[in-house]
Amino acid sequence: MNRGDIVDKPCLTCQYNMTILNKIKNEMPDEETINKLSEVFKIFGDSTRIRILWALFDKEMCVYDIAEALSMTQSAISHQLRSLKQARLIKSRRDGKNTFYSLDDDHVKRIIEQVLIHIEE
Amino acid sequence: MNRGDIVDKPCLTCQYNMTILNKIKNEMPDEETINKLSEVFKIFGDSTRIRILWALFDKEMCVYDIAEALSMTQSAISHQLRSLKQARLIKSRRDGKNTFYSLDDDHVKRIIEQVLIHIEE
DNA sequence: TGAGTATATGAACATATGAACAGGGGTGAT
DNA sequence: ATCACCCCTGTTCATATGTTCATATACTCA
Repeated sequence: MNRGDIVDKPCLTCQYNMTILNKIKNEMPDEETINKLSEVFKIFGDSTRIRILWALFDKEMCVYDIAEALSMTQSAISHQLRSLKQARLIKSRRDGKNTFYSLDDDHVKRIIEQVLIHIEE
Repeated sequence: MNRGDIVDKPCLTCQYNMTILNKIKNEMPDEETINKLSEVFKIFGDSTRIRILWALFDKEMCVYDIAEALSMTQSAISHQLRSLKQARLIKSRRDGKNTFYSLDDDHVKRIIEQVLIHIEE
């Protein structure tokens, strides 16, 4: 890369050149990973789901009780639990009539806490 | 709480009672905090914005170059930058004709990395 | 001041999302 | 076997969100 190589500099006044831009392109995670990332964040991006996850911070709960704790219908909760489970943020365990849900792992709690710290600054 | 106190147990087969459910309700962050949390996650929940943030992991960049690095139009990038800035995930600095964007703080990088770890398991 | 460059904004459109309702399946108790 | 209960699925509808195109604003330099 030579100095003054204008052709390779898309932005005439910025300090970066095509080589650096290509480096960014190449080091970026592949499309699938990026999509997975954004999908997970999307699932977090709903106040009902955040509240459900929060309710599960300490212990597993059944659908009915989550609905009760959040003052919402069982149907609405069930839908959200499905999303959360598909995104593998929670796991479920059947016990007779009831299905108990709990956080999939500690990351989930940590991620929410990180963002909480961020917004509190 | 006495044994067999059915009235206080919304879900007849679960182990929780009204007292515990109310505890969850009361210890839950207030509505405003929950909303802020979900709003921030929503902003993360888009593949273009993730890619923009990723591009900014190491250094600030101007709009034009981000657009170039991501092979997208300047307009699309500008819109997303606005969202990201409103959510305070990035900050901007004007220098002559150019506006340079960079991550607002280290949390942003850490949050994305946490989720990346989660999905890679 | 006027031309050229960099970024921001607005409107229109397509798509995604959440809530509520209706109905069904599975489980346990009688 | 039937019933009550818990949960899930599919649908509809209203709303929110992302993208694109056209245009506006801001800045620099000649």
